[in-house]
Amino acid sequence: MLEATFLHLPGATREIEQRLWEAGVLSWHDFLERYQSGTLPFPVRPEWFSLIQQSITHLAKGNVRFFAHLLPPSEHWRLYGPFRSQAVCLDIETTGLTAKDRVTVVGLYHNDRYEAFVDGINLEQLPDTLRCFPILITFNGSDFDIPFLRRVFPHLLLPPVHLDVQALLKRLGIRGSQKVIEERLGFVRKEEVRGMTGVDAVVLWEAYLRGEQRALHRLLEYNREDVSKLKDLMDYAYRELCRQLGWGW
DNA sequence: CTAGAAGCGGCTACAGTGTC
DNA sequence: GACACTGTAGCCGCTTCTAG
Repeated sequence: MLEATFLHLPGATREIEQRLWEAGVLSWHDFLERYQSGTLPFPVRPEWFSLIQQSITHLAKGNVRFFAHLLPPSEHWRLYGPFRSQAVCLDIETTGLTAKDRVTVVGLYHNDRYEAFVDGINLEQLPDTLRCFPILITFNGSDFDIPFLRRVFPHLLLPPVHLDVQALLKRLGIRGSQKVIEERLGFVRKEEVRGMTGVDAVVLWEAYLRGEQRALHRLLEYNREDVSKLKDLMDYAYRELCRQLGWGW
């Protein structure tokens, strides 16, 4: 329901948006009609009219970047609704937690497709692939995944929209690690990777370096599960945040 | 482990509005 | 035009918390 968003208009506050909704202005088309008939609940800046017209066009064209610049970052999650097909989930595995540790695997999940980037094989292709997506989804990524990737790729160009599912769930009062939250919400992991943790990922990587191909296979299975469940969590967070705004009309 | 981003509470500054 | 009031934005410092 991005079409019900007015927060991207310069000078618009949450209260203004709320008052528009309460007055029955529930979409951009409502806004244009009511503006022209002079029946908006309060006077608005004239430039809002043209910005709303542009919003309709850019939504139809799938132009995420237009909205990314106008919407406050805390409300970027609203872009997930209409633009989810342009979103990519990301999760990394490393050799540990400290600054001197290395990235071993980066998993991307996009439109039900999993793609892995492995150190020593194809990791260097990650930046070019990542550049294709305007929306990045992570779990605690701003704290962990992104700083790690920046150490490997100092000039990494990130998508204009970054949705941190951990922060979104926290807003909904749901806190904890990804696995704890998954369990709480009833998401079930595949049998073969159930119970595995990040520490196992480190051990598997070391086994792979010793020549065990099966260890890498298993590590990728684990990473795939992490990153695909991340998408499920994002779907959940989006639904609940919409519900919280009363977007069900 | 432990770095560091985000949330949060509390505070100030200020723009916008209303009143006289 | 001067002033007071209100709500918001911006900022600071503190706390919280997860990642392999």
